[in-house]
Amino acid sequence: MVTIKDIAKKIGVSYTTVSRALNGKPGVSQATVEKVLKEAQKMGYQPNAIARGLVKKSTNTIGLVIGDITNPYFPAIARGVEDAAKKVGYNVFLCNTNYDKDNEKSYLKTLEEQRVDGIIINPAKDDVANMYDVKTPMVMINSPSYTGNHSTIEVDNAKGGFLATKHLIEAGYKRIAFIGGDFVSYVNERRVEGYKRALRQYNYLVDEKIIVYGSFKTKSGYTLTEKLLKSENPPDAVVAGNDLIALGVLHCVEDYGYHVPDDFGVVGFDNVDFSELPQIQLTTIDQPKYYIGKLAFEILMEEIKHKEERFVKKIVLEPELVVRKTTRIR
Amino acid sequence: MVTIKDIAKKIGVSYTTVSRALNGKPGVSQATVEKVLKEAQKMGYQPNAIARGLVKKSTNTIGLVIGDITNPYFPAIARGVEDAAKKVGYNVFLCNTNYDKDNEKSYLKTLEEQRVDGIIINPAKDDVANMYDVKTPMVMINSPSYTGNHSTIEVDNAKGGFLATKHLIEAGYKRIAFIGGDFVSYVNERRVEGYKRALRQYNYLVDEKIIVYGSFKTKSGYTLTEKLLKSENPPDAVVAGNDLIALGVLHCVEDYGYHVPDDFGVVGFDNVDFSELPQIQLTTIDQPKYYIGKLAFEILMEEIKHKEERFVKKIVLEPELVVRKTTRIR
DNA sequence: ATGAAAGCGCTAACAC
DNA sequence: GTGTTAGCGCTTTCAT
Repeated sequence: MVTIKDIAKKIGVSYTTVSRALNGKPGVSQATVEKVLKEAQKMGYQPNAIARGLVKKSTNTIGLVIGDITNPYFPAIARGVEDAAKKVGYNVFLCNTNYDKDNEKSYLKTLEEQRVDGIIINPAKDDVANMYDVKTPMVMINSPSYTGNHSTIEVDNAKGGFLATKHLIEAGYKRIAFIGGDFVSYVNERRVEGYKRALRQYNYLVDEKIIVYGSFKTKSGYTLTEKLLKSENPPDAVVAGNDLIALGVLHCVEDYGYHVPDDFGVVGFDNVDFSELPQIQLTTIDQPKYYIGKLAFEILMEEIKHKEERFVKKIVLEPELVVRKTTRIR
Repeated sequence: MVTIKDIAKKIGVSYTTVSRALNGKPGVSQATVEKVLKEAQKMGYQPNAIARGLVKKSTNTIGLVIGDITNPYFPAIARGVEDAAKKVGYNVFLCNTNYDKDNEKSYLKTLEEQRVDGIIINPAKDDVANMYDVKTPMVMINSPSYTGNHSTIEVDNAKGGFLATKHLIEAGYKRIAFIGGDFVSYVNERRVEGYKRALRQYNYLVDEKIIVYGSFKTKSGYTLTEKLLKSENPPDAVVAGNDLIALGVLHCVEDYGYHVPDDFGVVGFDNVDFSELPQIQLTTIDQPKYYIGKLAFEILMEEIKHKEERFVKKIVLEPELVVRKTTRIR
């Protein structure tokens, strides 16, 4: 690998000069700059970001830690942060925890060892332990900062849950279940909260027997639905913890001979790409995924730049009900 | 940030000793090791991978360059790579090119600047220019190595195209179109090749008018189908370039009042997660995505370890037809 | 068993 | 406009 020293030697200047020329710093004659650039090109010089990082104490790199790359929700966010990052010459390390706390911890450690300038994280669960000793600037998505040290971005999940439930109620469904993801998940809690609020507001019974949790995956949605359907007093509608779960619900419900939306209603959460497919047409709660990613990056940049006198922000975005074909309208 | 010097000072040994203790190298008394470890823990020491990378000339990091993180095909591969990497303490940088050559080039450059130990790439298009000057060990997915310098992994795309087409023919469809992704894509070419071979073998007419290209996205699938449907002699079946495209085809075909699979057949390619959804049930060509990722990483590791006397491999995996509900059986 | 010193490739004072 | 030097945090000889 060719270094600036090689170039310097070749054209007979000090390697400082080469460094300056390469970085467009003042104090080098136009002639030398040109010579350096030409020679660098010719020798196939590749700057060493590692060495630069060592002295600059900054790597122009951030980490993005997400729960499940297989859930289109996260790629959508990732696109937002990537695009924003690219614009200012930043690179992003994408880390997939598979909602596992140990994975998360190990990724966080690695990221700090790699000296990323900042981290955007969608915490795996709401156990806060992993976050305590992170010294790198970090902004959190879909999670409160229990330590109060980090800015957060989230959609108003309670409102989303409320909107979803209200919609189902107004459509005339009578017994509305909630099928969530991980039990210890903040977004889940908030969504249930909104769900319950809606039920109460419309004088529906809040029945803990039809509020169930599993994981944020399609399979879990299927299994839990099956259990509910086989129970004594099965629901005729479901508010799902996310769109993946909703998919599982739909599948199961159809397997059991129900007809959606006529005798069973389903609403999801996230409004992921596939939800608008004509074959699916899932009624769901939309959140501005790309924008969340973009915003997260911008806030992170703020914090990186003003590490000392930074302001911790809590940003709450508006969710929006998108009515499609898995709920009847009347 | 605390460094090994800090902890050396604290317990009164040289920092060399600390380094040795931390890395479990021989030549340090058990007592000192324990003292060091304890102090490191207490002071919250985080090794600096950047500094280490500088001297070791290796970063325990690889780059994974893919076309579209939004296509579940790639996350599936990414999972395979990640899991394999994690097992040996490697990290992976995920880069999303959006099938853009400039993005790809810039990511490749960044990756080399960051001195990743290796790269796994699914080239954006088959313009080979970007690959020429990559000096880092690299293995390619779904693309031949035109320079002959890199190992490659691919599914037998021609066979896949053949299988898909043969299946459609045997199901009795009469006029089978091919709706591909990017025109200049290797996998496309191979898939078309298999498609044509099947047609010929069964004495079907190969009609270039119903062989069309766009991009590997759902929307493109829709648009192209629409055009075909409106043409003079519309097809009654489609071999799609991938599952995303197939989705677009299905959508369009239904919009135009066709009934799948009775009067229109569709087969996709990749067997992405959503294809098995009950609402979709896409007949498609499966490829072992997770395994491809795993294998790619393992081969890359081989090459990293034996940089000098490495063997360029070309690995071709078997595709498999998965018959579901978008093609009739008879 | 431990330490001193060199050096990885680069940037940033500080001189001239 | 250019060069000298120190130093980023670490690993690795080479001494002792």
